[in-house]
Amino acid sequence: MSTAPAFKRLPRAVREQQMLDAAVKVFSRRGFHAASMDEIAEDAGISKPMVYAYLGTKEELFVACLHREGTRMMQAIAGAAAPDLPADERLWRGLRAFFGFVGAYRDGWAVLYRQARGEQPFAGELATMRARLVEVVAGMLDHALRAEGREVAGTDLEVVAYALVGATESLADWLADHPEADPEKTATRMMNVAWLGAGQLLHGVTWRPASD
Amino acid sequence: MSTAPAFKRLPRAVREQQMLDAAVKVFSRRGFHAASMDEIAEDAGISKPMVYAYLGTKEELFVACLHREGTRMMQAIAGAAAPDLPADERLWRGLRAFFGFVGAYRDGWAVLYRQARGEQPFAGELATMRARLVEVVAGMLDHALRAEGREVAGTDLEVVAYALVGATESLADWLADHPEADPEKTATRMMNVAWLGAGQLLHGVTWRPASD
DNA sequence: GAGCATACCTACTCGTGCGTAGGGTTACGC
DNA sequence: GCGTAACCCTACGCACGAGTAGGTATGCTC
Repeated sequence: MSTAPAFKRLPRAVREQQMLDAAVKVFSRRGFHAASMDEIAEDAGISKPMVYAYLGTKEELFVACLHREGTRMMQAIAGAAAPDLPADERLWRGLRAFFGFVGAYRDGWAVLYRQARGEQPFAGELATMRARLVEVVAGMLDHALRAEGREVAGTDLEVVAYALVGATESLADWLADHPEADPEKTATRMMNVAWLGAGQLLHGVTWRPASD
Repeated sequence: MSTAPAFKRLPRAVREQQMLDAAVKVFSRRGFHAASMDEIAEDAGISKPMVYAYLGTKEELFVACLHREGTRMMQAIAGAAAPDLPADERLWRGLRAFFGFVGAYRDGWAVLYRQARGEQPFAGELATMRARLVEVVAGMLDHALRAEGREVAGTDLEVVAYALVGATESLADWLADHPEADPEKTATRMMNVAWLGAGQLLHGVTWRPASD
């Protein structure tokens, strides 16, 4: 008898994106465990069984979120930092893209990122992404140094890169918590710490000749 | 009639510590939500109601863990970095103490720290601690610069300090995940990045004169 | 050695939230 | 215009885990 249904019927691909949007939002607000599938479904404007039908288990749903956001970010960065530029310019553009991304998705991405670290099932996924970033940064540093005829042990390079990535993530958190802050400016600051600090260090200057 | 009881009766203070030990362990393994009070109680060798009687709610228990570990760490750092030393020496000793602490408590502290970031109720507690650290680091940098007759805007100082603290936490995570790594060496590396990078930067050298 | 506080337990209640069973309706191909 | 597949719903079952009720034993004090 059909009093026109309040809901539109939509193709699967669209609904999936809506669900992912809702999931990202709710997961980031509440955290993985505290988030309920019911709330996600409601926020997506759809009923729970649909979520299960399309995206599966709660864990699978979370992984899907992680995956989508992760890919987006990586593409944003990769797109900005073309490999044929000089290393410092690549680093700068990469940082700009990164902070721009975080600034745009604020509560979305950053908190999702914060979530994933805590829960065992997802820590691995995250670690992989971070590892890729570290590798890229280490690559840039290495490239820049070789261009100047210097050479540095791989491990040192990696640890320094790790520290830089950590500092960057930390500033991203700070940015996510300070809506008034300017992503561009944050990127500049990070660039300064990174390029100058790492540069100095890897050029052979050390604070204290390690006695061990 | 008393067939000697399998459990020893112990004074409250002792049991509380045992419970906290167990709680830290379980929380760090499983995460706040996934951890069950039953498991914590069992691991502490005691029954659940005792936990509630002594340490209260699950949330309160977690806060107690956070508090104990946090205080321990802060004391370790404060004890090492006496305020009458020159800034670089203070920073160095602080870092050594910090990484030493993380190295000693590995899965305990680091993962607990990772946990607290994700869950709203505790994020604040953590933020406060981090803020204190940032303040201290910023103070060191400021002190060092004033000694050389330079002056830097407060916000810049704070953001740089924030980045340094972030980098340090990041390396602490790395350390916690690499049991074979040497805390001392990690501290040296961090010291290099921190002191040289921040020093350069705050001395007025900039990578690119910010055009905004 | 009686009284009382403290340490300690077993065994429940009850809410919450994941995941599903089973069924209805719209569009699209033929 | 009719079958069939895709979209979508209202319920529920069921496990798990936080927190509690109510009681027992042990040691300490006077």
